[in-house]
Amino acid sequence: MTTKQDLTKKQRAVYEYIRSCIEENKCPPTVRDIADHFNIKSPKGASDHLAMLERKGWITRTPGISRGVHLVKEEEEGEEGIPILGKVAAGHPILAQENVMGHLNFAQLFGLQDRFSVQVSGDSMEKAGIHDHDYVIVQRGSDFQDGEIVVALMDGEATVKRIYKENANRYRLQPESDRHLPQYVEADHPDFRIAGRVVGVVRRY
Amino acid sequence: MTTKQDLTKKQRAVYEYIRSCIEENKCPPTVRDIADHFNIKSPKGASDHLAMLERKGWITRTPGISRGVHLVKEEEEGEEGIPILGKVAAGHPILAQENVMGHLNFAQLFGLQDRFSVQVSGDSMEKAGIHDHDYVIVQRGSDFQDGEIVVALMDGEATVKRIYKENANRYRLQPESDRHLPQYVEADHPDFRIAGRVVGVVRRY
DNA sequence: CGTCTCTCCGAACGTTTGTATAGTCCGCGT
DNA sequence: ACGCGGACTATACAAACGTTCGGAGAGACG
Repeated sequence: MTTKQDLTKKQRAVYEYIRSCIEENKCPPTVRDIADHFNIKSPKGASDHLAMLERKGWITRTPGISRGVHLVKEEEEGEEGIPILGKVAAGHPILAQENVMGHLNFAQLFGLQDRFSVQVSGDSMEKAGIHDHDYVIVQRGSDFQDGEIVVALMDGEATVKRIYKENANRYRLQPESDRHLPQYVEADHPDFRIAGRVVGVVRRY
Repeated sequence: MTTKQDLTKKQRAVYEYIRSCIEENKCPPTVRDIADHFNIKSPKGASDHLAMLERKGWITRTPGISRGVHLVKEEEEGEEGIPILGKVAAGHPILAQENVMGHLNFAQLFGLQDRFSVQVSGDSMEKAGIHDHDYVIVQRGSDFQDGEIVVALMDGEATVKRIYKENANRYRLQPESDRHLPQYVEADHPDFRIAGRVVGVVRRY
């Protein structure tokens, strides 16, 4: 726990209302929304409650901005993902909660729109840190930068390779391994297609 | 899939920006926030994009109220995680939904109990596919199998290394890189401790 | 009793914000 | 050459919204 002070019943109700609004609408309520919900006739009434909640350390507000209410979140480990602990300086602080730098979370890390993943088989990309059985996260789409790692479809098979444009209509698919050779492919090859760019890797031991 | 029409590059960027705002601030941006972010001088420019996104079925708006933007969510990907597409046999089935073999999900993949993560700095484990800036997922605890990768605390510094028991009270911390040498440490060294076993790796490009 | 705190009213003020009108520029297809 | 849709500017207005000022009743506490 942190420095949060106790709330009155009404204040707790207001806090819960704000929380439910964020959950439902993904957006905090306005001062007047709160007033309406509790049959408070003046926005000041609701504003007073917000001032209290802020003073007691339950929310933060951004003055002058609509819906500028943020909940001060407490450690809800299950929902958030895996805590990221920072570099440690001395003693055993790696176990301390205060050292949390953020949380690992799929949605936050990779986004979820238009992404998919493929399990890699083979070690042709091992020097790039992509090993057998790893999962790669792929951004669907056919555009890429020279030298990026992509998932390419060739003759019905999917491969993960680094891609380079050799010239106007010729690509080089470059493995990252001593045991594999680059492949070359014409851009207009009928059975060739870029499925997407690799934006992440996930491995479980 | 629903009735969503294709977006232009700019529209997609605007949509992504809105998504990132909601993720960060738990609150959609205002029209002017969008305009500012894309260096659009008039709120109308941003508003036009929103109108497009709404017409094409990607967002909904509540007229007249601030930040009245809602993303139209598709198939609850947030809950499930990122779909894993399998090996493909022919044609272009990698884009087909039927090929989904499962879903990548932190909770499912790593569990969440007693796990934390550390961002790796340095390349001492590059041959094990753990690169600079990667996140390693760590199972808290001091027991390990010989040859496993662990996070060790020494003199207040955390390092990721492969660990071997040399003899009764002596460990070898083995890097996986040509540019690093193994370290040896006494088991009863006062400033030495095993923070946990590495059970996973996550990387974002 | 006086003095707190909590809860709220009423009215007003100034900013933030969504929306509208009118027009420009550019690339694309016919 | 023409029209069309996408992207944008400039200006303006009205609604939404946060905030402030001044006050008031009810309950708690010494």
